[in-house]
Amino acid sequence: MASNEFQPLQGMSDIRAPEIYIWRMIEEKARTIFACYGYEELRTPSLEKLSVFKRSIGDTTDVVQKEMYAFEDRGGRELALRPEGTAGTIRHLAGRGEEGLNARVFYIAPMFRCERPQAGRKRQFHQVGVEATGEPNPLADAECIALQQHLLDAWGLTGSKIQISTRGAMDDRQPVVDGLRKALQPHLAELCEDCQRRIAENVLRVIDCKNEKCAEIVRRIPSAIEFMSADSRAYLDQVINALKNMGIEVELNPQLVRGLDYYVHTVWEITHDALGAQNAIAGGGRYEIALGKKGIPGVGFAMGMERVITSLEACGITADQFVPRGGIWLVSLGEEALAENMKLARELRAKGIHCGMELAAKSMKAQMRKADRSGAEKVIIRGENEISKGTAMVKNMAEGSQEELKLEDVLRTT
RNA sequence: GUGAUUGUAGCUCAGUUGGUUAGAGCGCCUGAUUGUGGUUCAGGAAGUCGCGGGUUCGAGUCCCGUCUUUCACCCCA
Repeated sequence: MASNEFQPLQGMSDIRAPEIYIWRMIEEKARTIFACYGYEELRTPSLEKLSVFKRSIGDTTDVVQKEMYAFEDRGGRELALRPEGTAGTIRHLAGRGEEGLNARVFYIAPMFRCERPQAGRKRQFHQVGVEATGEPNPLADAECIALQQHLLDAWGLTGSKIQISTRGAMDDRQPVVDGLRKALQPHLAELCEDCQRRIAENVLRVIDCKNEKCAEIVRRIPSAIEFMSADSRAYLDQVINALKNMGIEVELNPQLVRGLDYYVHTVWEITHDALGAQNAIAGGGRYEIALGKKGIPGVGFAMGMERVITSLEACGITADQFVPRGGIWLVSLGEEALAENMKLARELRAKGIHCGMELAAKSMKAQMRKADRSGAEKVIIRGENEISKGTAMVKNMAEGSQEELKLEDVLRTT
């Protein structure tokens, strides 16, 4: 093991073969599907002004207050590595005027959060996400969830659950907070210590407290949704109906709380049992973010790629299934054959053929072993005999058969 | 940030109450008569025992610190 003086930072890791191949499968399928829905890729910088995140995610949220890599650069500017993708995306769209108000973009990118690593949580992690800007529209929210379901299906994930809820319109926030506080007041003494504090600071957090006693009390009081306006409740119903219409099952969970400030109306989460305590593979919601003169409304989601991979593995879908196999291996016997094979490899590769060879005069046995391990379908063997005759031995690795062909025939048939 | 937990060859791990040159399996390399892989057999290379201090005649084994791993809390994807 290498000394860890030069190892990656805590919670950050190198992604290499063979694991890299499941990443590539996920990315390739995602790009294909995004194209079907009319989403364009957007690559924003990893580093932004701190204010971009403070303004959109919320100054008082945990993500901003205690989880960001925030620092001053050499010029004394306040910067931060992006902890999520929505803020930067909206920052970009806000700069595009009219066209930014009706855009569909996706991203596949690393995010950074300075938290203690644990199952399903890294300090550098990766998200595939989308944002669709536009005025609130239940059908847009439903389509967004449908897209997400489409991705999971394409990747081969089974056993995930979609939980949905609503935060209501901006105007509903105060009534909800007041209503919940009032409903919880009589039970104050029975709540856990954390929740007694949360009532004042962030009532919504009481709703999803894992403490059994708190959960029991929460079940007895009205849900947050019941304090919202009729319009807000109708919006949620329309989203759920649209999903039902498309054959997508969701579970209404009024206890679902999403902490970022920008959410309004529909919020949802996709969970999977294969994960540990962090059981959400994806989260999404409708939002309104004000980074310019006016707020930009939209809907979007983000999926944690590491968590998706963990869930896929539990479904028996692993990286080794996506490792590329096949191709050709060139075996060279003697210096002359080695030189000739360098030329042959160049020609084959120019034709787009995957081909490998030993770049030194090694024994045939050693070269055959490498050929086998490379997963090559065919091996082309050339020694003094073949070079002088202008031929090559072509061996089929699976069958073990081989035949001597003229070099031009080899080039024509491969 | 809090609380646990881990760190020995490329990988997975043994290393007994601190005591000679730190082991195994897998992998890797070489060979088993002429130019043929996946099996078998034989041999071989490979470890500053995470790092830094300390205790001791002596530390992979004990103590402290530090970094890292894994897990939970908090929160999120």
